[in-house]
Amino acid sequence: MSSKPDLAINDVISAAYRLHAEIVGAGDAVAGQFGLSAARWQVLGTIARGGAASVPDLARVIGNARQSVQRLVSEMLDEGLLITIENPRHRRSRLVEMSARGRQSYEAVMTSWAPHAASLGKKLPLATSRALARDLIVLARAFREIADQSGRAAEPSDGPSSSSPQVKHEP
Amino acid sequence: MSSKPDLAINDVISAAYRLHAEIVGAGDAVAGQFGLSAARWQVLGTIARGGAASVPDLARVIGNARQSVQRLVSEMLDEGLLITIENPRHRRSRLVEMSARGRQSYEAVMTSWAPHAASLGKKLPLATSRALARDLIVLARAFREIADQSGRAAEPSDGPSSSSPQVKHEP
DNA sequence: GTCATATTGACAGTGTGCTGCTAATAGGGC
DNA sequence: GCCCTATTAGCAGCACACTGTCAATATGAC
Repeated sequence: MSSKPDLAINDVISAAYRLHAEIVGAGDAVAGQFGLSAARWQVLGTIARGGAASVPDLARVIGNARQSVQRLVSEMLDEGLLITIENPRHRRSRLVEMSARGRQSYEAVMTSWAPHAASLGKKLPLATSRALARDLIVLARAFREIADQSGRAAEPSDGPSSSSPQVKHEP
Repeated sequence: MSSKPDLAINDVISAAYRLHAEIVGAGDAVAGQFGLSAARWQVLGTIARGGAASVPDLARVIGNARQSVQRLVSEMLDEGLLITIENPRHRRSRLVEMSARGRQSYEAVMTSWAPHAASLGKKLPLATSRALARDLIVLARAFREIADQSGRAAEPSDGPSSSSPQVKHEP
């Protein structure tokens, strides 16, 4: 039983790479019809589910580095997909909200996405989806442990740190 | 009808994003100790398993665009991790092989990786790994169908052949 | 109130992957 | 031998996400 588990892990890694690529590809294809990308769709979706939020908040929910999201948001502000509003809790860190155009684009994408989501739901039994999501999270944690053990100096001064900014798409 | 399956799909997508990020993070952490990155480790591993191969062959096996792999290979050639050898079947398309230094780095990474792989194997029962890999592939195919249905031109003149990501960013 | 610490905005740089294009080569049909 | 198509190398440009850094602002301990 020495090498078999290793090979199985290899297959899982390979499959995870593929799946990620296909998800992004599908996201870009669907959102691209309306001038968005998968990443921008994700930003709009996070705001749609959780309401106006600061850039660092968005980054924490999405699970990316603050700077990555900030760049996306800056471009989307320039392009009129987003607007900022006053943040009562922080003078400098304004809240990001969808503009009318942003909301319009987002709703168009979601309308186009709906039948695909339904199709996916049919292909994957609910129990399987749940088990899958759970297993993927367990695996992700295991890989994070590996990263932490292997030459990750200390905590990065910025960004999502090891106590995991648990991503939870709002119910 | 319920919106539950949609949410479950959302969770799976979110988990897949997370897993991919952690896999790359762990790969970079492990390979980084020896001056490699996850992507370069993958190139070396593909050569280690399949022998010398042309850049397009590597791209097909890895599942990325030819140009992505070509740039990685070009840089790795410059850095002395790879060498090229004559291709008896194609005058221009030389085969890529590991240099002595590349092989040394690769083996160092694999040695460092082994205990982590064993640990992952213990955490994940073999049957679970297999089922997981299978489910991920099924899901990846489903997402590919979505991308194919949503605004896609026919076959691109270039790119990974049989089962690969195509189409991003439509202007 | 004052100060140390954490958070945030902003900018620069890097790595990976994608698309699009042109020119050179291989291979098969005639 | 000659042409047509597919494959290939090589280059340029874009999207996305990462790290690093600095100054400005909040926050909490005292």
